[in-house]
Amino acid sequence: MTSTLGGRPARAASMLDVARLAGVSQQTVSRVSNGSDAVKPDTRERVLAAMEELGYRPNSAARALKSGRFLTLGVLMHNLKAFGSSRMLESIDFAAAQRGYSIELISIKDPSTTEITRALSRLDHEAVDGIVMRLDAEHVREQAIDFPTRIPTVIIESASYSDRVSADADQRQGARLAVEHLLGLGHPTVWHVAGPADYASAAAREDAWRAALVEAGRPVPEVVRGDWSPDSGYLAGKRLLAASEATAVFCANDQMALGLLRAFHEAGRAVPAEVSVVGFDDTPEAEYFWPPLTTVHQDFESVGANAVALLLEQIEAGPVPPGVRLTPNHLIVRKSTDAWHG
Amino acid sequence: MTSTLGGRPARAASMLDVARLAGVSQQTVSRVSNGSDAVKPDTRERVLAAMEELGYRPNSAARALKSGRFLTLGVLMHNLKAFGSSRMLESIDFAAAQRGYSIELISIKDPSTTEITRALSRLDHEAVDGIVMRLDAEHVREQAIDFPTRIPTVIIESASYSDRVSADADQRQGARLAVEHLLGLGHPTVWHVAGPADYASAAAREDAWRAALVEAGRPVPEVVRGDWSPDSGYLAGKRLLAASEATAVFCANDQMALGLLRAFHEAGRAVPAEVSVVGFDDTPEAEYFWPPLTTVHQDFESVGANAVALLLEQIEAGPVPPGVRLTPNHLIVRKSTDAWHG
DNA sequence: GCGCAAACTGTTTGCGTAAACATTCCGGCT
DNA sequence: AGCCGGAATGTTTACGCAAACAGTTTGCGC
Repeated sequence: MTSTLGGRPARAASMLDVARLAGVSQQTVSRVSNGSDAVKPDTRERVLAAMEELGYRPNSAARALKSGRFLTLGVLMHNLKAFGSSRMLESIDFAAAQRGYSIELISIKDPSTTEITRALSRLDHEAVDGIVMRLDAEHVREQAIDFPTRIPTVIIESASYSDRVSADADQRQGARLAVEHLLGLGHPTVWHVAGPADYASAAAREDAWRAALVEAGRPVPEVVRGDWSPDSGYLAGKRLLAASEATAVFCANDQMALGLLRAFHEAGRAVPAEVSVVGFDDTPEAEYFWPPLTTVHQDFESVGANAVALLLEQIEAGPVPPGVRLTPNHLIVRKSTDAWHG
Repeated sequence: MTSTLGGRPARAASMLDVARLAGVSQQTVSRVSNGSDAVKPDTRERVLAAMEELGYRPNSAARALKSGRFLTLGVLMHNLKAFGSSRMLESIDFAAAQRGYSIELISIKDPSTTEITRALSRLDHEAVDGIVMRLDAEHVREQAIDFPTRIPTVIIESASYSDRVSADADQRQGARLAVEHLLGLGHPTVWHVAGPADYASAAAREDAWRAALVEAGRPVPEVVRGDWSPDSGYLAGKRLLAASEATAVFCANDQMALGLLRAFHEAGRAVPAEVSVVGFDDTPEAEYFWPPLTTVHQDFESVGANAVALLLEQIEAGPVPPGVRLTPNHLIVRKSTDAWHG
């Protein structure tokens, strides 16, 4: 009766429809659909043909209901348009797809505890097998987050949550790379344009910067704080110009470095002849800044892949000991840094 | 027997568990859960208390199986790390969340027809009520895409697919804005650094650029083609320098403008004194380029919101006439353009 | 040819939910 | 009191799939 011709069928074909057309039982269709069990080749052929004809697609809701598995990973992120986030998201999606998992995305505007709890609870009754959350804002940690208990979770953030499973780029090592590069160039010390105080990654970079200076026995200049934006970098640049003694600046991200460069240009302070500048992230634009920016490259792909690997291990094999899986960064030397002969 | 104390329960509580605890039927729990039907206030109280105690979360797989609705939108994108994509994704996610929908993300590396068809078929049997796809690469259109038939779909792309429902920023109007701005400044004509030929948005911008020049009776210089990357902009800049007659350049995106600016810097060609440059996109960095970039701002938020609105209308109300919902762009004048006195 | 594994296929059941239908309860009316 | 009607709640059923189990066929050795 209801053939395919003359428009789309009202409802999608189910296994039963396929079974009837192929002259087998619904269960046999299920077996063919899942590839696994032994089905006689010509039966399989008939079933596949029937599937083809009816345009059969397995109903994932039913499958999930039966099996309790969704083959979906929840991803919780804030500030998606930031370079790091989208890069990370892409790599998470790719890693998940390779293992047959889909991504359910929840992005939050403002990383407050209530927002996050709301999002987590939403993911909790959404259909996901595990959650990757990238949380960076520190004030979140002051109050307890209501982590899901039934669903494995991986956090992308290294500084805190040491009692949980997490993955991140090695912020401290990266910052150290920057400082040591500048010190190695002969600069007496290194100024720092930090990210917002309530960001864990910003705090880690700042901390490592300070530690590296102290270790080398250098004076530690006062931190200039930004908010990741080019604008705040611009302001920081102006303040540094006023102080007028900086010969080397390490910016906590490339965008702030960009703003800083603009401030220096406007003031006629030559980079790198008079001041060296190092960024953090290695955005695609950094190479084309003026001058091309020396910066710390973060391997977001690897971090995302690690996070997914840790999550899938929990989902498919069971609990994993808490701890952080760190990905090392490396320094990309371009034209914004030069030797200093005090 | 199995109380909450002493660790998490093995399985999540179902409506039946709640019903037993509250001393009502499963159906009554369902009624409370869906808010709708009339339930006596104190019964409702008891049920809510039981839900609370058991940490009950509705099982979305079961709900979807029963209702045939998933409250999930599939989003298909390529090149997630591009500025426009992530911005769009964020706005789509936000618009969807406002209406109670979740986002299932599928990103593809290389927008070939087979890749896209694969992704679509995946979404087709994934649990989604509708699909938003952002497809830009033109070669995709040469072969037919196997669009889902059972699931409403909205395309973010304006130039093609006029027989489908789509939303986009008005590429042509945006390009026109750029050209007319430069012509208004007294430039005899405007050079163009175009995006890759197989991108619909690039083609539209190029087309509108040409049309605007022709309309104004100006000579149409040869197009310099890039691939969106800063690197290609840099190369384009070098080629333009060799030709050595350009006084005004319209770049098809900000990244290429960035590369172009670097090429001009290196050659000592002053911007905007000797050459004016206009970009497209208005990335957050553009304001801090050197000089700050005059550019066409794209309202990605609005495009994403439109796409979701069109999709939800189809899902909840039924078919929508094909056509494109365009969002106008506007010009942000900064320091990279100046009057020309030939 | 018989019997017995092994290979294949069919039947039953239940996952958690919500629509449809059935039942009970209760106050107000004659 | 008896009855009616609507509100409140309970019971049955089916959504599509896959596990568990049961049944049937096939091939092979004797």
